[in-house]
Amino acid sequence: MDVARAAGVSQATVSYVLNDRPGSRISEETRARVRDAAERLGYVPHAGARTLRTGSSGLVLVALPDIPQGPLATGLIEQLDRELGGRGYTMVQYGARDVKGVAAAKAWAELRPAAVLADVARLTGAGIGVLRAAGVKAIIGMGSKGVGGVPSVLTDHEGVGALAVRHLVERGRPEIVAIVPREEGIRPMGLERLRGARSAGVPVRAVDLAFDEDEAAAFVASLSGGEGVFAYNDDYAMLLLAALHDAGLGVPGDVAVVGCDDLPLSRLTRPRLTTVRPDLSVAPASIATLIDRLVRGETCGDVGVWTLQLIGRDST
Amino acid sequence: MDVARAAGVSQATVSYVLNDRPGSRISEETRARVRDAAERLGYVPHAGARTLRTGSSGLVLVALPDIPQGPLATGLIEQLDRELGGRGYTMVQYGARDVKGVAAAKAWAELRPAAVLADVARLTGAGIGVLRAAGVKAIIGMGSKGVGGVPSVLTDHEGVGALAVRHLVERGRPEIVAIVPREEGIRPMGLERLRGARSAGVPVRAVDLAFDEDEAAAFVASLSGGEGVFAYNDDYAMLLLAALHDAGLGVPGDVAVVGCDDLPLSRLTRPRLTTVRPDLSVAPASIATLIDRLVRGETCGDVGVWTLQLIGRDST
DNA sequence: GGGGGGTGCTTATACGTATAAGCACTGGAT
DNA sequence: ATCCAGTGCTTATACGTATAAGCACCCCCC
Repeated sequence: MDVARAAGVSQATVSYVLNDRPGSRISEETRARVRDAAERLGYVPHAGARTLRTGSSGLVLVALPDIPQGPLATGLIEQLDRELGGRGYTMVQYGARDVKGVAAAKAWAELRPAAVLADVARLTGAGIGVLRAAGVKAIIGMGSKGVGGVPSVLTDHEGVGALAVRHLVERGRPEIVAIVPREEGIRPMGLERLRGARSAGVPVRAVDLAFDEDEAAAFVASLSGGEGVFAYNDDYAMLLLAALHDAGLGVPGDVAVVGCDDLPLSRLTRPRLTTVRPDLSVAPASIATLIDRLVRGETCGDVGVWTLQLIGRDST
Repeated sequence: MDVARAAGVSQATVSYVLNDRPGSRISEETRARVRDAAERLGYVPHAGARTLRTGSSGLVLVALPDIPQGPLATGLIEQLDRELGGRGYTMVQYGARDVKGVAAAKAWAELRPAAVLADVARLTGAGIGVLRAAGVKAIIGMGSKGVGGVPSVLTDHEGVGALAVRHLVERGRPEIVAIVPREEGIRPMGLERLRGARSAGVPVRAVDLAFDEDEAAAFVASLSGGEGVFAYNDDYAMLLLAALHDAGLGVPGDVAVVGCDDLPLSRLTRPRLTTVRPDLSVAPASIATLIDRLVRGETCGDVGVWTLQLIGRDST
């Protein structure tokens, strides 16, 4: 290769120097010459060739779930990127959101990543087999329940519902309504949150709702007053607040509303929105550690992605 | 390789069959045997090895700008992914958001992508040189102004300001205030939008603002009434609507407000928010075409990423 | 029956890398 | 003088792929 030629040494020497492999006996003078040549020529290692030779890459492939990402998920991914970078990995996000199962696994496997972090909805048993066969060391699911045979990063949606409902009951609202969004991608999480809401020990009326002002108005018209509504998340909560305002119902006087996510915008509603805040601050480090362990061949169990906290504001 | 062994043919035959290279003379019977073996063994090609051999990959690397991504940008990336997938490319998003210039270029170049689509803030002349030297065929900037020597995808921030201010003037607000956000990542765009606002021919007062309720309250207290405020985007517009509400000022009676982005949530404010909607619907296809052309060695000019439309609602 | 032109494959090679193995010195210790 | 143990390198190889080049066979034509 040309760095070798420029430095007047063999290609092997270049490799020893640039990776400064412990135990290799290259004089400091030669090292300097090699490093200088590499710098001058703008040498960049070829990740593919390295992967081919060593049989493993430092690539971590993150296959996002196919729902619109809010600031929470975006921040998590960003911090995870930092954590992985600090451990010598290269994180990359892979889209192709409508592909799943074996087809998705094959696409991911082509890049021969060291790790794949994928939405459980896109990971099937056969897909995991494909990844394993391609030498992917760490396969990790992301979702509310694990997928067979691989460790998962678990999102506790039931806890959201339970916490919200407990709060509403504490605030004197024995009559609970839980919104279940009708949108394709998030509906399963809505059902999990509903299950959690129902685990709190009080009867919960479930209401399907699209993110639509007319539907929200119709729902609001069905309220008799006095209910506590768990709105799935802050977006739906803001939809409801608008509909309640239009209907002339007072919040929290007539109806109490609690959301989830603690979006920056949710502080701007009048009344200010009570919400369940998922704390994702430890997740990046724990996911990165999980990946690192699996790549090193250790076995690991599931990790939780968040802890939940109720932020009481003016809507309950 | 083992597919070859399983099918009882040479590795070259496998390659000819699986890529069905035109002009290769392999019997249909052998082809079937090879394909069957590949299927049975769950064969997945090794992208790195292919890149090594052919000297070019089908990888398109997208290096996101380091600002929190809203639904607009997310949707654009998602659609671009689809477009590129349809043309045989593999799109991947690369984070490491705090790195720029040569360091970033080296990190990107390791993957030997066919194309790099990067925020202009992270592309420097030296960085472009590194990418070129590593054989990246298509280097494309993203931002409000081009970067030397490479085609760019241009976001017309000045147009946003100009359109918003023209609308405010039409609605009878000769006294204009433009908010310039103080947040690190978006401030440059705020300044561009301000410049556009000032190009409309009326005097514009610029106000620096952090995304903070107290600052917003202080700003609102400084208003004399009658102003038209261009709030940079819908988030800031919602911040202002809350502050105006708290101060007892009527919208649009006392103050008119216009945002930008047409966020789903911006329809839920009362009054409903007037906003500038960037139409990104043609961008994915045109960016994909641009990439494809550059990879094929053609030369191309800049493309615009959006057209702007004013959505008049109740806040102006 | 000998040549010519398909047809259906195989053999060989290079891409850039990491690393095992080897090789030429040098400087003691025997 | 001989051997041994470093020291500082080089040579050779394999990873999985694409593809040029070659080779054996068959069929047809003169």
